[in-house]
Amino acid sequence: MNATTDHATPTLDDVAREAGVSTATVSRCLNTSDLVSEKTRNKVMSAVELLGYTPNFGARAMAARRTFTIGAIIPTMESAIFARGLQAFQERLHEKGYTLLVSSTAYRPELEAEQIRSLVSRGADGLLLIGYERDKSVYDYLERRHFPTLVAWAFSDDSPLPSVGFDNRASMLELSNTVLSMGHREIAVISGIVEGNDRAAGRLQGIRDSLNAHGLDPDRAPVIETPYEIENGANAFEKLMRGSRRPTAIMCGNDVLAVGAMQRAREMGLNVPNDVSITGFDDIELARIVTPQLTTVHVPHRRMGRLAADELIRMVEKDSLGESSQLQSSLRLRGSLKSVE
Amino acid sequence: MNATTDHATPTLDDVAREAGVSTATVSRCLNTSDLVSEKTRNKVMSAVELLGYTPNFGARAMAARRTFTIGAIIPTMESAIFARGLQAFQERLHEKGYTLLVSSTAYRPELEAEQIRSLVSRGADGLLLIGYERDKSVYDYLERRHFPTLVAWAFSDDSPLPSVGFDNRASMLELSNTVLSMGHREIAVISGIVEGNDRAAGRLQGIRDSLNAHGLDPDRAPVIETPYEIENGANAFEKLMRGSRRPTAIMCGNDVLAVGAMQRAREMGLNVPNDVSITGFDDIELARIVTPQLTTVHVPHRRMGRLAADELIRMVEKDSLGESSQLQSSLRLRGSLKSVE
DNA sequence: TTGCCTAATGTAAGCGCTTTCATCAAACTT
DNA sequence: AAGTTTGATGAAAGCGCTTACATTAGGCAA
Repeated sequence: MNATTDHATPTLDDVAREAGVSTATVSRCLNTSDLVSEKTRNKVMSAVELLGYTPNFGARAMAARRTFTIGAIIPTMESAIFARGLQAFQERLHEKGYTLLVSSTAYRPELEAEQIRSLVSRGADGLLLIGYERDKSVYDYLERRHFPTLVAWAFSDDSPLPSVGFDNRASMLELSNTVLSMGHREIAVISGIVEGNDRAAGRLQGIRDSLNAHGLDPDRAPVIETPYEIENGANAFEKLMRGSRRPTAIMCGNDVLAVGAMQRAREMGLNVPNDVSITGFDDIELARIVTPQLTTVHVPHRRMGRLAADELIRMVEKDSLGESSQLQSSLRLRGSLKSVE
Repeated sequence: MNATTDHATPTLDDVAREAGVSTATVSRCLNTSDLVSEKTRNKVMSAVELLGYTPNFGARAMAARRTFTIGAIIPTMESAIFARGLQAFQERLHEKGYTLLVSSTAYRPELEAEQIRSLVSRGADGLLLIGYERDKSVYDYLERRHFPTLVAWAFSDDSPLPSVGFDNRASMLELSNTVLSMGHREIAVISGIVEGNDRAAGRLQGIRDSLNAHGLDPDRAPVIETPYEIENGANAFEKLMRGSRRPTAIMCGNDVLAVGAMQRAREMGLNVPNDVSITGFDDIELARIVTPQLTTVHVPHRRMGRLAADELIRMVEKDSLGESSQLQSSLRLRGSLKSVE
């Protein structure tokens, strides 16, 4: 049984034998091809072709101690929240010859450590994480290995890792100021789960700070914390609207919750924004699909993704510690928010 | 410099030394722990803990020739089309101790071959692909290695691989029959790109067959082929509505295109369904978020995902050829479609 | 007691690659 | 003509793991 009819996966050895050269030469052809004469290269390449050879990633990683793979761990793949930024991240990585491996914690922060280990063990050269709030043991693990890691979607001075992101608190504060300046006084909040999620916490704090600055008691505003899913936004909305003090504006921790709220409003026969104003955060595509369109905070996701890729690659290749950069968000005032009469 | 302060990643050897046993014993602890006495196991586990050891995936894959990893290649991660099914696929894999690696072709079928190679080289034990239309060379590559591969999201007798899916043509035909039975005669179609995409082709064919069966000339219905993105659906809608023969119903190849169409309708001041009916396909979450809600074809994505996982694992573990199964879709009649007066 | 079986562990051979170092021939120097 | 580069290739070590096989020490039957 010769190599061509053999069903086993062809190896470098098979190629070398077929081409009549050593494995070193084949390897050089595939990696640093300028070290090989053209004649030999052609021979080798035809052998590769003929056998349908594909290098074994594990073996390569082990020998080269490099994988040109970057890992990213995000809270969810289901909603579009991270899609745009991650897409840009991925594209930029690809341009620079890297592959992206993504995994999701499904908003269960306790799974993150496991996923980090998995990505590290798969040989990722660097890691992108979302937000900076996590167990110290995770930071220890990464630190011990000098593992190049970057935080995105958040920016804060107390992050133990370099970060590329924006100030969630300040962004939400700006939106909240606008809502208040339009005359709203009865504000309610549908927030994401704050525990283990610095972004959600920051956004909520932004609203509270804004209320405070306007001389309102932040504790008077009802807050419902709930996972980031449409259905949860809907339920929270209903609960808030059936409460004793009916809000004139409901500020949501992200667009997904806001869209859920709008959906339930429609089901309850309430008009947005005439009966109640609703705001979101993130400015995902959905925000312009719903009727009326959603007032929200726009975050330059694509730019963030690209910046993160550049910085992370720099950390990997230059063995540098990495630098943080802060991005600015901006308001998108649309139909779902209107002034109080 | 001892192992604990050393910055290098700890290896099996380090653990073995720390625990005072051989590497074989450590390996057995980590894999087939019942072969090791409890006393030894405890010693080893503390060493693992102490050193923060994580096995090297590549080395493990190479030695064991198994990775408990399944690869999936989907056309897009951005829209929600594959999210639900893939999520279910993933969950079931996880239950059975497998990890999912996903990559996307961004609807460029020519990238698929490369991604397959990448997943194979990363040691995937099996592969999930979407649809069966692809270059013969790809099938050859997989066949030569006896590589366990399953097709999903489509079902057809001419698939060279076992498949778990539904009949796109028949499903769309059913919807189209309904549209026609409601009196529509001027039908237009916004289809996905048919080339290299059997699902899109099947759906389009379903509409044509339905028109034919109703004694209408399928070539009279204007068809626009465009990539599956909201914006494209919007543009196609506008073009169709500005055409000479204005349609009373526009059938879209999927929900994303349909939502784009609805969005543009609103921008153009047209009322759906009074001025024009619109239908989709897939029944993604979005279909019930838009106003009015979208008439579409519901596909049991979650069940498909679970079935695919079960079958693929069977193929991997039993070295079996795999069996196909066909699922039934069903219509969801909602506000975006109404009868012609 | 002797012999055999079993359970627990160790030894060492790879798995498929990359890369250092050595080799060798051809092409220049002077 | 002899020595020196240079460019192309090969030999072989080793990356971190699993596992077949060898070894050892108890336990038990006879």
